[in-house]
Amino acid sequence: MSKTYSISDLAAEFDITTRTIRFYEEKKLLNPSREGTRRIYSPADRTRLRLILRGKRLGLSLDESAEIVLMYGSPGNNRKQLEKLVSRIQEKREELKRQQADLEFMLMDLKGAEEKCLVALAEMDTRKSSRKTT
Amino acid sequence: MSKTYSISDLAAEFDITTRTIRFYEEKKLLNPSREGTRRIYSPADRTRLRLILRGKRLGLSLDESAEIVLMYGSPGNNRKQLEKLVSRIQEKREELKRQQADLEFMLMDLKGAEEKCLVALAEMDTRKSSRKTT
DNA sequence: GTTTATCTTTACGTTTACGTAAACGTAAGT
DNA sequence: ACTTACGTTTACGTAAACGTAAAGATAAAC
Repeated sequence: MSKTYSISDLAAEFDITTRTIRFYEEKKLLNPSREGTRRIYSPADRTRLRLILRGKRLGLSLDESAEIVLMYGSPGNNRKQLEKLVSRIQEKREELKRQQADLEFMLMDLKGAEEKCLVALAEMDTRKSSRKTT
Repeated sequence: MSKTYSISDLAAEFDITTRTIRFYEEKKLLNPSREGTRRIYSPADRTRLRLILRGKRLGLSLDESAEIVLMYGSPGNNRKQLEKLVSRIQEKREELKRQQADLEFMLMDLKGAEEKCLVALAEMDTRKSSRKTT
């Protein structure tokens, strides 16, 4: 008896619309079971959705996210396919590492910008408090 | 006499089309000088473009990139504005740090997936070479 | 038994970030 | 003078990722 979720459960949990979830299904990113016509989401479906949204936050397209989520799955048994999968995974990892470097640079730049502002603010305070003594 | 660049110089350097560069100008992300009707890009313009593209690689929208690039600039002198800028910078930094965490998780997951594949491949080799002895 | 809440499908609309083509200007090479 | 290369503006087209109604089914609550 594992837990299940309605579409609005997941929409609420992840702060997205049901339209978005249905759209992901239309794009084959999700494939929930049905109870009659209604969508029933398993914990596995929920995890998939979480991973997709994580990909989105990183700026991946839905197709890219889909590909990566598929990579997490069972590797299959065909040797050729396995080798191909490994190299695709490695490519993705390289790409993400480059992104990681970009991110660190941007964080450094922003930190620098913040400090510049703080210095400017501190200077304003200094002048203000030393107005009589200067 | 600092160096200047034509639009196709920059397009070639950053592997984008001239259309893209003009589009960024239309969206006020760039503002090159003109020689007659032709666009002349300074090293500063080039740097801006580089930063915009870095933002793009991180999944930021052009507007977000534009905002961040503006943050790198001169802080201005109005106290209220300075304080507001600092808090905007801090917000962006927090967001990017969350993104950094997402990135690390995804990298871990992909590493795990890769190892799973490699194990599966190693097992295939093992069985193959022990076929006679088993 | 009908309101209320939640779900469904279908389908057209919207924003972002460009692509693509037309029609034209300018400057250099032959 | 003519082609070639590079630039310009204007404008319609497009793919991705949903938003936003419309119109209806179903099931629980009163």
